[in-house]
Amino acid sequence: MAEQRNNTVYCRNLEESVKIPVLTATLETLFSQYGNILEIVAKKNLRARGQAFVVFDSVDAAERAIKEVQGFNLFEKPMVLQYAKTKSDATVEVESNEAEFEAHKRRRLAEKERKQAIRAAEAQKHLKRPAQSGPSHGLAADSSRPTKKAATAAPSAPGGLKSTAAPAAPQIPDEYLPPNKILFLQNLPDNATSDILNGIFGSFEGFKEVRLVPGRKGIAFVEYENEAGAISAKENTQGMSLGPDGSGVVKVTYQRQ
DNA sequence: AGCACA
Repeated sequence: MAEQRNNTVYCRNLEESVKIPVLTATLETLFSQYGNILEIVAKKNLRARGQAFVVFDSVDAAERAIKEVQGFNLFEKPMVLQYAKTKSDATVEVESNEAEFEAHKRRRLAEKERKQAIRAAEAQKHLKRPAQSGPSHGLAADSSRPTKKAATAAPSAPGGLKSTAAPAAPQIPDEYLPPNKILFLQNLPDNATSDILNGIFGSFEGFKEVRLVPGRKGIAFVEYENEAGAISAKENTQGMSLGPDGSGVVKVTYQRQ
């Protein structure tokens, strides 16, 4: 798939030892020849070092910059330039209204949390000794927090026994499943009848249906025509209490696919 | 290698 054009140039293979203010200042002088720069973002943490985002006020400027500066030796290292894969906040801020800007940031933060959850699940997978038995049921108690637990990694089995189990796919906690058009409701109180649920979830854009699960108390699925409907329904019903006294706080997540 | 914006 061809790379998506973007106002922002993603720079990598930058010399990691140069201080951030020096780096951004240098990038600024270098790139300002190709257009107006709204912002340059560079950080020094482990995951982000050696990279920078140069936000131009137009995609044409970004394109020129990529063409011209590609491979340029900066601090003895050839820069590698691409379009950034998502829009910068600064771009959305100037190109949209306040509401869209806020929505953009909310989506971005949600996506960021989601990625962190995936990384956490990924890290678990690598630390985890083969589980004693049975498939994981995905009840990660608190995987949002870095685990401080001392690694009590059992030494590998002395008999040279190898686990034949295929490594389980990393289980992302419910909360961080990617958006899709079907919501998964949990912890529904007994009084949450199909009528009640239809009443609540039916008021959102693109509502299709509520599906209770025969023989399973407390859960249901709600389907929408499209993702946007499901997203707004989720955002507006999250943590809603359906019980009498403010009990029965419903958990609303996207369906695991 | 690594795609951020408290």
